[in-house]
Amino acid sequence: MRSKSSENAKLKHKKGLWSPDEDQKLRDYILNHGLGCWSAVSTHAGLQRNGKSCRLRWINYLRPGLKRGIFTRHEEEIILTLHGMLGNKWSQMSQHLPGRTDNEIKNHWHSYMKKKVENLENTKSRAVFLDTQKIPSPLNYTRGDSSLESSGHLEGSSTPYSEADGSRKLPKIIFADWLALDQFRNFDTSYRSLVSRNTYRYSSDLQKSVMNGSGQLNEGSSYGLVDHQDVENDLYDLICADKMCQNLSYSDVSLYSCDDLASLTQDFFIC
DNA sequence: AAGAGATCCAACCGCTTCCAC
DNA sequence: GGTGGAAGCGGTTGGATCTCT
Repeated sequence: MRSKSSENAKLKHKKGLWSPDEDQKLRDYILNHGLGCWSAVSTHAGLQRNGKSCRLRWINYLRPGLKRGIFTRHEEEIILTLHGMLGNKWSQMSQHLPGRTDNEIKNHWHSYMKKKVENLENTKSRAVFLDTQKIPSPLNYTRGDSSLESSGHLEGSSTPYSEADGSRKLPKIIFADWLALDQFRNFDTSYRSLVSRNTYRYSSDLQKSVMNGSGQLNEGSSYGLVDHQDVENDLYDLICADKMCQNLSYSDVSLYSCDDLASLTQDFFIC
């Protein structure tokens, strides 16, 4: 015997674009009765759509508070950052972008931002994005540098540098991923403590080691050398991710020279 | 002006997860 | 624990629109 639900599935549901009349029916029903079982909504609202289609239409188009129109630069920055951290987790991203749906973010990424990012990578013009020419090196930063502080680059006061006590306070961890590609390529990868960001992220041992302030990885630690190709692929996103995770500005993460790094390695990790 | 190709975006599809029974 | 239905999610599609030649 065929179940009722399978019989329902047999019913011809309308597909394709929604008409204004259908929109009105769905909107009116939900505003009057609230959200419930979507298959019931489609029936009770007098729509020949399946519940799934109704849900999608409501979430992506009819729901109050949706923001339509072009994405702002700020929104794109957030998407870049979140994509670096989360990957293609569109629904999670949408939680950080009020008024934007996961579908909208996904579409925008695929139709616009993905290409933009790829072009930047291909033309090796990420310096444009990082805008290194205009931003003073953090190594030269001193408190009260209004050009940096007012620009928001040091927002969150987690800047790794302070000369308030007369000595530089350097970051405990300097991820190799922060290096510009050219810097990375020239960097001496023979350092034993060169590990990838993901390795750090998922290695509790390594994290403990850092927290304990031991300063160097144990001799013979094998946390995995950074893969050049990985870094090449992920650099852009990782920098964005770090901006959010560490409250670091692009300037903070992009201006370490090889010489700087060489001098830092005695006291700090290069991860 | 018209046709071809590119782009955009709403909607669909299939899979996974959650939850009630 | 197994099952089935609903919801959620991400990938993909297809048609409308735009741009280029």
